[in-house]
Amino acid sequence: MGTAERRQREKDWRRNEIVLAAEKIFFAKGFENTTIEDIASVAELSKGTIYLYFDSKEQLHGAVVMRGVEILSGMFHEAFEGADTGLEKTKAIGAAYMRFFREQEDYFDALLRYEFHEVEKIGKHDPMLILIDALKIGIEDGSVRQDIDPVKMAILLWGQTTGVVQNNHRKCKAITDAFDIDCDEIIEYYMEQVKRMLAADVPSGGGGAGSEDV
Amino acid sequence: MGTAERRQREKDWRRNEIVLAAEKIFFAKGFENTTIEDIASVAELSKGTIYLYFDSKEQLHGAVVMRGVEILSGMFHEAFEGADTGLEKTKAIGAAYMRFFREQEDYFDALLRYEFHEVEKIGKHDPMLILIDALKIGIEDGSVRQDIDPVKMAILLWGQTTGVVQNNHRKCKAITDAFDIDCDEIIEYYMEQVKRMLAADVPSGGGGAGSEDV
Amino acid sequence: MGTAERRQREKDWRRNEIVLAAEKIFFAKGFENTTIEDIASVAELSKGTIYLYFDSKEQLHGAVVMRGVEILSGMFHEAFEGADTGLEKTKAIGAAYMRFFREQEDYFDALLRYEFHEVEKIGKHDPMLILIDALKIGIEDGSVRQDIDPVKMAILLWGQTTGVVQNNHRKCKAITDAFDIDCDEIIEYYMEQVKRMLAADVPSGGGGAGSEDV
Amino acid sequence: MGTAERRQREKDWRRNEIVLAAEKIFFAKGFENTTIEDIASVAELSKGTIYLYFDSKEQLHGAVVMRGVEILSGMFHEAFEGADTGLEKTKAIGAAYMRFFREQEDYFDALLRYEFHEVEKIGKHDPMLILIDALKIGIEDGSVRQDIDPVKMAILLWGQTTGVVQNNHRKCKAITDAFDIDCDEIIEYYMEQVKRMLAADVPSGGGGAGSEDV
DNA sequence: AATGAATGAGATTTCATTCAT
DNA sequence: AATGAATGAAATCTCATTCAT
Repeated sequence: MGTAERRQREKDWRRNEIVLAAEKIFFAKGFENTTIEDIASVAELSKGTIYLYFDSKEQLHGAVVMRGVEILSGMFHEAFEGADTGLEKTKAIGAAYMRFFREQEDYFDALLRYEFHEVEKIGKHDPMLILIDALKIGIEDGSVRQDIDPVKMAILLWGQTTGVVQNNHRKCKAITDAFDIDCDEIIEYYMEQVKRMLAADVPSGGGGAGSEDV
Repeated sequence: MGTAERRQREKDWRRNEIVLAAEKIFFAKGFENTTIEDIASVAELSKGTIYLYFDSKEQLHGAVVMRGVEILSGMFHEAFEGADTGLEKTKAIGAAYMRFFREQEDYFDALLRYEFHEVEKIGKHDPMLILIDALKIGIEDGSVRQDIDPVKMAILLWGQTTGVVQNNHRKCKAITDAFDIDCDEIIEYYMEQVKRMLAADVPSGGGGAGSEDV
Repeated sequence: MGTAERRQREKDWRRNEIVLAAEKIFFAKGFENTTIEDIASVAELSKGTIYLYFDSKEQLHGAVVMRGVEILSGMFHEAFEGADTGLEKTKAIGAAYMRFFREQEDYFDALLRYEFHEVEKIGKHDPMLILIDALKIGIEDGSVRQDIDPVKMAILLWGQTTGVVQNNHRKCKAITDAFDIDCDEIIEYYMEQVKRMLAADVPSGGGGAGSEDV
Repeated sequence: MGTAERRQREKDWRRNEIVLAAEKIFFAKGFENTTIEDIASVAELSKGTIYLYFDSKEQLHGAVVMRGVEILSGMFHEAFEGADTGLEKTKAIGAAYMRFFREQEDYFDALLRYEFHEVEKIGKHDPMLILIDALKIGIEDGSVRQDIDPVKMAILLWGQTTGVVQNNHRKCKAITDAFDIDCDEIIEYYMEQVKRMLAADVPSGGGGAGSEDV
């Protein structure tokens, strides 16, 4: 029985090795330009073995994405735990996302590529879930506006933040050229707007940009 | 001369035929599953001829997207013209986008696919431009909050709205299953939030869903 | 010692199990379409284990063929023993072959497949040997023509009979369709010709079909 | 229209080139050891192009066999035309087969390999047909025994001759080793037997080996 | 311009066979 | 001995793209 377990561990390990190899090349050359042969060679395995662990290149990509999701999820949980009020938690999660987007650009791109596919079920790591928690806490502790619907808002937040980041990512240069605006400013501006949207105590007509922590 | 013109007209017409054929199949089977052969056969041309008019499958897709962009752009202008205040214009544009997403789902998908690629330059039909105009007008006529930066906000609006819609699109079923929320409610909720974000006169703690026109 | 013997017995038994499994599937799906995996699974063993007992798929096939050869050989010996004169023995062997072909079609096919390969040495069960014996006896007892060379004739008989049967097998339907002849008639006709070729006393121009025992 | 014809001619020509290349390698290395890549490289085409003309390696093999069949068929017709009586024609066809087997060993092997498959329909080049003609003529002109059934006999002759030749081919060395008989003697002996079986005037007990033309 | 054959590159599949445990 | 993962070699398939006519 120990044997079976060891076998399984080895299998898991090898599977992981393959994902690491795939990741390396996907990130270096892009999904389209990567061949299974490339991956096999980096993993020091035969092409056949790759197909022993994965059904298709697409599935391999999915595994890489999963790693990104785990990293992101970890960052979200850390952010969640490290902040006090619900609003702080929410903002921290947003900030974590921005950091992920900046520091893990490859994973972010992989994730975006994946985001095309239809989704069957909300996975238990879905970022929307942690956002819901944060918002609920915020409503309870009074840091977040009382009138928001935490579930709907979480769904919105995830969608719109991804949209802003993606848009920013793809058009950064074009935006800078056309409007002479630094891309980071956009993100900063976005964070402010989100805060205004969520915070319990923001006076309706008030406050310019950057007046507070972002 | 007349000959040359006729030639050109014929060429344009044929090019358009090809785009229409491509569109038909892209929409029916998706970009990946469409072959140039498919398109050629629907266009009643040979594979080679397609390449006389387009450099690549990707470019053909781009032409289809362009048609979608034109439709969208038309809807945006109509929305813009048909509303009075800047805020109304902005909201009308948002509503038009939602309508486009619902009524032209195929174009919307094509557009999303396209949006994936990096962008070199802000095209003169870029939706962000019309949003900037609407916001500027809104600031001037007082319907929109004075403290917003119209350019940054337009950029944000475009990005986040696309994100919300895309997220909604991909996960609609999953969201309904997990949270028992109708997908349209999310869109409605989003529109409210946007209004709150932009309107000059929304009382800070007030207003439930659907209290006004969306 | 007893242990070693038991071991050997177990080994033989398992080897046989494998052959039986292989046979089952070869017969059901044909050699080419059978995988070692198939065989292993029917034998309730792992792929690797098969290779402990056999060097190759081809060798496994050989073992199946060997079973067929043993059956055929048994039938031949029975036929040989059960007939009186050399001519009768020869004819009985022929009849046994026809019966084998009809009743053991799978083995027959396997055998044919095997017969394709070059042969190094005349095995001690080679059907030609028993035919030589029968012919020699026939020459001695006067039932077979005196002028035939028993060895050459035995070689011919084996070759041509196999050829006739194989041809009949492969083209039976086609022949029936093209010439409206029942395949069994061909075999019958063949037996007559052989008899004429071998029998000591057949008048040169005489005898139609079916005039005697076949 | 001339264009279409030329196209077709070119296609045929290329198809033929591929068959020639395949033939070259099949004959040199055997079917199993030949890769499509090999063939493509000899034909100076890409692997993909091979599949444009042939569905599978097996089909390519069939095309090579077809060439062999045509050669054989040609030899048969020549033999048929070159002999006077029906018996001579039949014998000449047999002799042609032997020559084919000796001089076109590669084709002969290819043909044998092919002979495994079931046959749907008697093709118009099937050797049995010409044998039927020869026998019929022989019966009419009195050179062949009156009591034979030309169709059945032709079927037999084809089957048994192929069997003899194949057996001789595969076991030649083994036979020589075991019985000290030259393989050609077997063939010669076979021809005599066939002659005796068919000829109208052979005295029942007469004639040793090699007494006449074979 | 139009055609459609050819290319070439890579994904996928399939297995017999080998090998480490 | 037994296992089953790994290998490696090919077959097959699929297409976007190119090219000769």
